[in-house]
Amino acid sequence: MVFWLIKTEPDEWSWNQQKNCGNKGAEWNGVRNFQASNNLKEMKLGDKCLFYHTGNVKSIVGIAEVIKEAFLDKTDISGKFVSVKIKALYPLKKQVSLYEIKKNNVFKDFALVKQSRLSVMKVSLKYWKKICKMGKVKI
DNA sequence: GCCAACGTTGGC
DNA sequence: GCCAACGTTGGC
Repeated sequence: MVFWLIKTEPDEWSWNQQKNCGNKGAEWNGVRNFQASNNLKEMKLGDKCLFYHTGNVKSIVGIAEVIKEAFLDKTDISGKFVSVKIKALYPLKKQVSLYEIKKNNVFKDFALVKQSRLSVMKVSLKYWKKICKMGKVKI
């Protein structure tokens, strides 16, 4: 099992919208960056994702699960990029903000900090555990 | 194949 | 609203 972090602008697609889709989930489309798209291609059924809100929120708000592996993104006319399907599992009891992550030196090599423009990234087990602890949820 | 110019993202 | 960082495009 691999852990991921996926970013979204809450005005465009929010945790609440994702949650409202329930177990049937929703397509994670619109990624137009090769590195991010390659990460989508690596996702396997059952992989877990940290759900991160950019914009005014800038916090990890919930945990989601991959329910369909990569397929061509219908919204991409060039046919170069892929989507996956994600369902919301549960919210963090306590949201983990970018500020808190940056404040903690443990996260100095976290892609969220080092590569702020990357929208889909791998999360090491060490960082995953730490964030779950900060978010007061069980793994 | 290099690189300048330009566009986009996202944090501040 | 600004700008740094980075990705993409297109001319050569």
